[in-house]
Amino acid sequence: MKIATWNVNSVNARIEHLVKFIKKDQSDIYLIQELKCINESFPYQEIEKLGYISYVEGQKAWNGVAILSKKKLKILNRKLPTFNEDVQSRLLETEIKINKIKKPIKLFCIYLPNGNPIETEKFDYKIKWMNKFNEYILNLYEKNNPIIIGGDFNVIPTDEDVYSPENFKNDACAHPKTREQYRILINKGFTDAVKFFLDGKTNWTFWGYRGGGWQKGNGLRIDHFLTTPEITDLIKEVKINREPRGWEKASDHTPVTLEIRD
DNA sequence: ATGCCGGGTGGAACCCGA
Repeated sequence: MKIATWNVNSVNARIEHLVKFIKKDQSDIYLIQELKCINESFPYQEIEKLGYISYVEGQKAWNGVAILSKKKLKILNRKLPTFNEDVQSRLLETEIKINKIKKPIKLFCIYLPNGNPIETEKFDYKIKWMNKFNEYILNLYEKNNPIIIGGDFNVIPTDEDVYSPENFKNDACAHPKTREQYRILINKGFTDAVKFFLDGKTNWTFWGYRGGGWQKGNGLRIDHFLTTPEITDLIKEVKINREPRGWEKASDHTPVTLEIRD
């Protein structure tokens, strides 16, 4: 069972890249963020041609998430049940079955708020979102559900996860309050799969457009997979697929894949 | 080189992202 996460920065601007990557990569499930389109404008046909069903939670102009799957899924939530009044499209929850685990695995696709600049309502919204997310996830965790969370977390977990900690000292993604919220799940027993399964200190998943981030190798590690212990024990491979970031008119994020023994 | 790019929107001296 292979699952991929990718912030495509507009699914319609990036549809050719998405198709090209899926054709080669052939994950069972794709968690896609930053669609930047309403449900009606999603490129369903192109995805269907590849043999995938699209589950879409879009929004005009910004945000938006989707899950693409070879097999039929049931979407359990399109908003955080603990934060129903949220008007932004940032979450999809489904569940999948594998032979090695009896209980269905709760699978989340998330696009966590960016939160910049700090000391504004945008940052407050980010922390609130993380707080409500943790509340919901920990409730599922305490009921012994296996869980996989994939997506663009907009969290730089530690100073090792950014090319220049100094430049990001006042960034919402590296703020102590953001890291504190992220650590709540880690401390409860979730594994940061990329961190744990990949060696080295430059496992970037994002390179900004500004200032030639990609060309200079100035990246961030902000796209993550968090897994509960029974899932972590089944992880076969975690991979950052850098190639798509080098394609012409690329997304600023590149796909990350998680393969588990099923 | 976070006023620097590159999406969307609407027709911007705009918005957003990270």
